[in-house]
Amino acid sequence: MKQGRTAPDGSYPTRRATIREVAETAGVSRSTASRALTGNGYVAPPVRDRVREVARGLGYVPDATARHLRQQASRSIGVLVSDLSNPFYAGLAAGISQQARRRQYTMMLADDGGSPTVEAEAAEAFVALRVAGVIVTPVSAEIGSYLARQRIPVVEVDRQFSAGACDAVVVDNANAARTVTRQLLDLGHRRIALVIDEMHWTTGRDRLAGYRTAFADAGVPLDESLVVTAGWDVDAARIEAHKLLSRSEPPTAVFAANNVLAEAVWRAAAELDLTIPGQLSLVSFDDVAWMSLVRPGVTAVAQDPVALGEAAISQLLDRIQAPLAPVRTVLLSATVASRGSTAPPATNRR
Amino acid sequence: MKQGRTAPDGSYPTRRATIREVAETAGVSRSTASRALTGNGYVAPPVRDRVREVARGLGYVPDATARHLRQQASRSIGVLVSDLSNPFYAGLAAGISQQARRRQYTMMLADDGGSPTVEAEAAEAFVALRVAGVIVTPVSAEIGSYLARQRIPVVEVDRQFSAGACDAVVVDNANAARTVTRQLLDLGHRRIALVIDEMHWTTGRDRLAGYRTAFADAGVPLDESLVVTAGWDVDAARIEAHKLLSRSEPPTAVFAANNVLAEAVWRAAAELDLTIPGQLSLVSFDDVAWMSLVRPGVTAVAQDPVALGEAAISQLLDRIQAPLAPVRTVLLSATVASRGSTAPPATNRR
DNA sequence: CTGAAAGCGCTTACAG
DNA sequence: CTGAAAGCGCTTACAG
Repeated sequence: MKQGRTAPDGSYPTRRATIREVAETAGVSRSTASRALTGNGYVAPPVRDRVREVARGLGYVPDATARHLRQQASRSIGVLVSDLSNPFYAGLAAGISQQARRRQYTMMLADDGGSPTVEAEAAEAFVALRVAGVIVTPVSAEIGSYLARQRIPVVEVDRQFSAGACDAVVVDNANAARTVTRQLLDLGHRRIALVIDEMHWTTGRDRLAGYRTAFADAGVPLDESLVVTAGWDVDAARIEAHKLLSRSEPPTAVFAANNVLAEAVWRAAAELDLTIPGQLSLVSFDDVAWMSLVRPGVTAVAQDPVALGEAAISQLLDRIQAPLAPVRTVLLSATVASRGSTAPPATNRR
Repeated sequence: MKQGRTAPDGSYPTRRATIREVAETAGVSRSTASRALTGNGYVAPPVRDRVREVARGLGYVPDATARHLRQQASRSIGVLVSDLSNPFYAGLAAGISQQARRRQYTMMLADDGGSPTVEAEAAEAFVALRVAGVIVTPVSAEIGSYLARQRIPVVEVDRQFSAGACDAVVVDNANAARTVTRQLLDLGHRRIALVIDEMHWTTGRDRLAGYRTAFADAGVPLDESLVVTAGWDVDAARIEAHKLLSRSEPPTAVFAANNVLAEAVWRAAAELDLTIPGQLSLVSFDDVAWMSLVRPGVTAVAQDPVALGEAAISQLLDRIQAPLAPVRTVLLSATVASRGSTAPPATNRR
């Protein structure tokens, strides 16, 4: 933070200093001032020091937009997530933000609330701002191809809509889902419900696939009625979960495909006075703070959104460096945080 | 999202279209193209339509940085918060982001992790980008004066460091703290600890003041050893809380000054097998998701960070419109979400 | 070692 | 009704 000018009467200057003002005050040309300030090109050391001194005295901060316009290269990246209020996306943004700062990039952030229309608008805003690249948790396939067409590097994170066409950083959803489902099967559960939001995106598709694979591996037939689509919203999902748990033949365990759905199931179980894990076992995909605060703790696939964000920005900056390098999909494995929310099914207990 | 050009071989153009290209393709001057596209100034309707058609066909997206450079006005705002991983700040960012989009502003977001150095760097980055204004949860008094000196409108949110010198949107911390403390006193508690992170910022200062006022109002003497400074980090705070609750003369109730501290106290109580509210009553300042998920739910002052963010951006845009209007501090009141974590102290029970 | 000139992509008085 | 010119704040070959 540089010192600004203060007039003798204590008032502030009306306009921000420009390089022209710095140059005039230092008695050099704008070219020389620019070279002195950026460090590009030669300037006699005493002149350089004088120019820098003057700039500091004037509180001069170079106009990054003008610089970028001239250089045709920006130091901003665009980040587009689905819901900042969800700790998963917030963590992702936190990881990206931290790395961006470390690498001297600035972050434009937008939240599309899951809407493809808003996503498209945000993408256009990023193009207008000529960001160096975009990181997105996509809600449509269009955003990837649109940005590619506009020659803006993109990395899809969490979900992948343009596999092979653009870089991506995703979690190994299938394996993680399979692992936790198997743990439930191993405990003796047979009626394991999958509560999910949608099954077309890679996250939903792969979590569903992992769940199915675990059943297949164990040679256990799967009751398709136990795969329930519960929507996006906690309240709507809570109602669906309530119905599910009130069935005449209810599941003995639930695998919630994300943290919002896990919350919905948790609330529905409380409404029905179902004890966990006594009457119901619960596992979640995506480990968020409350899961280790409640009793019993909720066993969950821990994705580390911060690491996901960091990997995404690394990937993006690599892509900016090497636009023609082969497209890459980075697969991050996830761990399972085992807590107290699972136990053998009640019917198996003596 | 506009259609881009696709060459006959399916490849994309190498460079992004500029207004010059649009103008040439449409057979008009750049001035006319600009007028047609922006809607400023007159253009014969058929010409206007043709230009717009051409622009769409070329996938033309005007360069916002060039436009802003020319107009000396930007449509971006800078937002600087302390910790995106904390749901309070994430909610704040979500509220701001949503309103920004609605008003056709774009948001630059940075996270200073509570460091004044990082805060200063971020402020300078915002100045470099010539944002139209900044919203900040300040960690020092310098950021407000620095940005003011740079002629950039600022609104402080949540905390206030430059009262009177710049706009602010804050919660009525003193009243809310007083209310919850009084509730505890009314239940019969006398040994009510305040677990707090710091007491110099307005948030800490006013929450402490409200707590003291409630004691004074009730004519109950305050044991100063019950005001404990527990630091920023959940783990460090958990250790402090553990010590507090293990004292020979422990408190019968704890007022945690924010959500992180409430989490620390909650964990410490669990470690010590203290039942809530049987052996310990707990109230929190700042209501976050887990507090309604645990059993019993945690009684908390609910701040509505999204509303706080929305108020902040309103205030900022007003300020941008009227730079010389009197400085304003908006005080938002908070409600108390009463849940099951409080009860009369054990010693009062029969 | 330094400065004049050109130009990044826009918009906007101004002249006709 | 439209276009030529200037200029926003920078940087960078290039000439000297």
